[in-house]
Amino acid sequence: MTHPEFIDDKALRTAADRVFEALQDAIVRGDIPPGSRVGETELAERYGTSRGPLREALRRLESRRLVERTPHVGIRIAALGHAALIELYYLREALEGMAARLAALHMTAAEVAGLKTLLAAHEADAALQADTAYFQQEGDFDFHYRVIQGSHNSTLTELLIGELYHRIRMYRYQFSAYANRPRKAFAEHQRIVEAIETRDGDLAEMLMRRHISSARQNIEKHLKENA
Amino acid sequence: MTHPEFIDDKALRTAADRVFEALQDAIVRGDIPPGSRVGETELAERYGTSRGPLREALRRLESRRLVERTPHVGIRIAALGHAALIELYYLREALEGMAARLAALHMTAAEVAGLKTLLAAHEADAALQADTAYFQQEGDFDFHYRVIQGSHNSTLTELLIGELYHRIRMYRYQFSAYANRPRKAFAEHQRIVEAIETRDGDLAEMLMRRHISSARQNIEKHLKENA
DNA sequence: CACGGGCGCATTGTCGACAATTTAACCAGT
DNA sequence: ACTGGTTAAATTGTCGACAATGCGCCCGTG
Repeated sequence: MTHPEFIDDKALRTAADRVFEALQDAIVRGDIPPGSRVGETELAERYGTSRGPLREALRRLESRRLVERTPHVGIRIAALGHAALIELYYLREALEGMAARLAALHMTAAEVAGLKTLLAAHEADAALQADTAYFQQEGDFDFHYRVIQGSHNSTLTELLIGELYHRIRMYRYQFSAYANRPRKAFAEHQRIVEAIETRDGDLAEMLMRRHISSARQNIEKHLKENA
Repeated sequence: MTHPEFIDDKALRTAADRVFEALQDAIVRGDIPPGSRVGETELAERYGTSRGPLREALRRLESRRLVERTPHVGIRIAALGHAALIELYYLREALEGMAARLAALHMTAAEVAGLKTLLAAHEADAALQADTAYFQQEGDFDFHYRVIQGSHNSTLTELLIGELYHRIRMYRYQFSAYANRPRKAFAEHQRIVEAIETRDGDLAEMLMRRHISSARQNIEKHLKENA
């Protein structure tokens, strides 16, 4: 009896899936420069597979707007322009506002408790780093992920986490330089959790919209300064 | 000099693109029964291509949630469950409400005029059919498409028209039976246009949200009756 | 007769080769 | 020197064949 899952633990999924995840990660982290052209043969060799699975992965990445494709010419890594970034934040305002409202209505007691635990951990960490920049680089995502999933709306969750957040993460990796007002953001997170805890959907939506709106305005300010 | 564009007018796009569009149309229209299993070889032969381009098309359809895929087993046409349909309408409420607000702010005078012309054509047609069911089967889409595009937010437009509306259209083709209160819907359309014309973003959003909310409640009622 | 194990078939996953198209380099002519 | 057309190289698009996995049938056994 052969045990392929012990021989090659990466082979549980298909090659197309592996190269898709690897490529998505490389693009989001900026390992492949945005806007650069890449050849199929080159990518196939780098990820140790053939062009067949690679092209399937590229098609999925194209659907997620992480690569742009022009027939008979080739692919280029997507570059998130400033205008598109702002548009994304407006979308987040609408969608995550809705998610916060639904979370206030549908989150289980256990999920609310987990959210409070997460914030407590952030507080200890944030107090230590005393307003240093990126306490929330991944922690912020954790928070938002949990609120989104707390909406118990799988279509909304799939849309936000599965399709939109990759682009935002890509942006953050590129411009992780400037601080994103961590203490203020943390305080806003706390208020949102309070609203969810008291099952106040209206307030939760309003606070989440303000929270994201503030982040957007902060980004716009920085973009204007660096222009 | 050869003129390939005159010899084969379908060859402008690649085979993968053609089979993607053809398959998407077939799925949306219900030509392929939802939930049914289909083999790759069978599909490849039916659309006159090889399995390579077909698999690329399937990967894109998978991203749009029109087919479900399980590795080493096969693909099945997506079936839009009732819960997912309702979730979609809640999403529309948030996203198209936002679109209506932006349309009121950003639509050009020409676009507003075109919208009014469209409604006038609907009115003539609707008056003729005196509350018959599907005056708005495609006309309704036209109206919503224009408002969405009038938002001048390409990310929002791409999301709604490019990824979400296919599922809604799929549902409508399945359950086109019952009337969707055409006269009431038409009146609501008119009010939305009025709000856009007066550049009242708040009102436009509110009216659009109510409009879609009514449609959702109407669907929920019918689903409950047929249960 | 029910249940478990093993085998064969069908379908999916992967690969390498061939065809079609674009790009750019090159040469000729003005 | 510059513009135009032609050609050749490189890259993408497509195809058919092979390998690997999952599923169902069949047989044997308790």
